[in-house]
Amino acid sequence: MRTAEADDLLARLKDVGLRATTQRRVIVEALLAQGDHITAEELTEIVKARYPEVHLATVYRTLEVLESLGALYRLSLGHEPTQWHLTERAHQHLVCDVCGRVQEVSDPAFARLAASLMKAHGFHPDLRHVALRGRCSGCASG
Amino acid sequence: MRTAEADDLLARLKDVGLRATTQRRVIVEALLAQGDHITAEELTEIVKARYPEVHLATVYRTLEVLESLGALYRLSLGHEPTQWHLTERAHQHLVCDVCGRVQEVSDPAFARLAASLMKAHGFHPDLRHVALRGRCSGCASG
DNA sequence: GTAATTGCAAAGCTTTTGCAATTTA
DNA sequence: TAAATTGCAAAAGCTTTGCAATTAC
Repeated sequence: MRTAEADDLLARLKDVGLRATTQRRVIVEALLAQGDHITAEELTEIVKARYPEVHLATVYRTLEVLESLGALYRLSLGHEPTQWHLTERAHQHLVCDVCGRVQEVSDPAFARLAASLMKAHGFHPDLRHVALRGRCSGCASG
Repeated sequence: MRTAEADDLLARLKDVGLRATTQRRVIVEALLAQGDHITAEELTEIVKARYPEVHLATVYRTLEVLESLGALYRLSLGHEPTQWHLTERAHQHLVCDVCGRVQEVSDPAFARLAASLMKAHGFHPDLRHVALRGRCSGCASG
């Protein structure tokens, strides 16, 4: 299950002085192989198939590290345990109605919105086409 | 701090066979008086100023009841305790790129998105003007 | 009067953390 | 070899729940 994506993520770990351990590789590969979202416990179960000694705490710590890298984000709605998602790289646009400034952002919040809409309404938004109107930081405070 | 909004919420409780207790009134009024979001613990502190004996567990139960009414929704990102928000009644539009159907929805997920964007980018989206493109439930499954 | 609700205390669950042993670079 | 990481166990923190007493309708 070794992939270029997994190698890339592990390389990014090394870039910031962290280490590419066997556990982290297995966890990363499981994350990439898995679909849309997963909990720490589910991920641990999957990882244990290949690396039985891995501990839930290690999974939590690895998820945290990957989050700090921006590779993952967490989503916890309601009562259930936190769901972890791979950060998508799609871009969205924030258009200021006052000054006209257009901000290009890539924010996990949009993926969260998409997930909610799919669940609640069965609607699959196309996040490549999102442009929100509003007021930018400068114009909102003035 | 009695307001028409508070009366309305308590009336909605009664409509479903629940009771309008003093505790619930005080909690609801504190929620409405307060700004954007609040945690159960913060809310309890505020409520205690008027009703010292109120218990955190009662606040949690009341929040849950109001959530079931759709008056509130919870947002828990990251490590902090859950933030509770009043559900906004703004409408958004979901436009199907395949069949052209337009769905009008009022979904707390949009308010969550707005909160995230404000925090991350200082951008204040105007949720009255949101229209998302994508595929509706029928066209997405086909 | 009956059913819902409350306060309290205790339990539940997810997530985090201290530490000694191990492993990576 | 020095610093990072792991497994384990224990703790932490938020939230929920059982129960007897109280309160709303």
